[in-house]
Amino acid sequence: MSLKHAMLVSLAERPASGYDLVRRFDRSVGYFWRASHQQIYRELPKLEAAEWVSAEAVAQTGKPDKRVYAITTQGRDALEAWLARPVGPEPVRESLMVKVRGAALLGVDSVLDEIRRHRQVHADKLSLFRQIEQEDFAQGPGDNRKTRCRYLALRSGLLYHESWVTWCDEALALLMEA
Amino acid sequence: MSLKHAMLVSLAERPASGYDLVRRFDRSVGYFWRASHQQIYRELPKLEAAEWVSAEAVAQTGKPDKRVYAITTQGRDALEAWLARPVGPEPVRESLMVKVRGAALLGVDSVLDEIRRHRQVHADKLSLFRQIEQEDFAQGPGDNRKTRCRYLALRSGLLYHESWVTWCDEALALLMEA
DNA sequence: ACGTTATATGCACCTTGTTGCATAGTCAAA
DNA sequence: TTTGACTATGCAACAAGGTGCATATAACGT
Repeated sequence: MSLKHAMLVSLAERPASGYDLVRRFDRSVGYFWRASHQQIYRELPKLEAAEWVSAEAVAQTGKPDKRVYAITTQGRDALEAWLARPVGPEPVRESLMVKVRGAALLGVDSVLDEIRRHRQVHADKLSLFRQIEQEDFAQGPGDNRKTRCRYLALRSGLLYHESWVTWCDEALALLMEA
Repeated sequence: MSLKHAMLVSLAERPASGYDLVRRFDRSVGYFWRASHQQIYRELPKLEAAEWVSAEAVAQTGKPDKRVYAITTQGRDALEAWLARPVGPEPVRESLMVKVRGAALLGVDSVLDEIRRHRQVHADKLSLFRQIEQEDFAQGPGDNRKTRCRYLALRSGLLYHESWVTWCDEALALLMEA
């Protein structure tokens, strides 16, 4: 459901080719919605068929031609309707916790490395987000809607990865002690 | 990938019918892996075909008959292999953040209710988890592997929902101020 | 001339998850 | 006596996501 709308949001910010979208989903948008290039290219014709976006072929010199997509009025309406439509939190699915529960039965050793790996990934994200915070929000959340929303998205990432790093540290301390 | 293994973990704790598993996934296991009864009943024959579990028909008085599944030695091996196999963190997919990003463009009003709803859900989970903490871990994490692993799973839920409640409060404060 | 990187776009197949529907027995309450 | 709740098990259709593979242009270095 949300991939279409995540793409709409990105295209509402500004038009983009499929390739541009892929790169946005590897960076900014990707901080809260992951998508592969295969997924994105597959959704684009559907968005076009629904007339939520319009496409225009653009010839380039020195690069292959591309198709640039822009959100339509209908797309903007669909997006606004979706914003108002209640959707619960994403269902929880944490394979690491399944492993911890398995470790309770079968032994802890193999899971320790896994926890260390996870800690690394989350700590990396965290320092990236902290850096963005320094660069873009040294003066706090700002005073207009747009920057505040950006700030809140960043805060969410910070809180998320912080709590994971905290958990990993607690887990390693507690499981290695024994 | 993980549904099979989550079911294996649950069956390794003790044998269960499909119905039992469904209830576990609505309670304990479900705190970190969601699955519908349709999914579970669909996986069971696959687990059986892989000989990771064995099934036994059990007649009951006063209730319909049931099939009770138990993990096999091969199942236990497969579970152990999976525990050691590195798997990255789950890809991030937060539709609420997509909405916040949309709200930056189209207006904040419809998203406020959504944030309140999310806060409610997370706060409810949080108080449930705190209650479990009071009941089962008033004396801390305990001193054996099994209780510590249970404790860590609980801690993960606590940290997760705490950070969401924190975020929702920040977001509501910041978006209503304007 | 030859491989590498970046740009740009996709298809096919498979697994996983969701939605809606279906069946059937038992028990207790209305 | 019917209605609803609980136990118990599934199927079909579809949507979403993952994996692997494929293609083409053009710049840049070696």
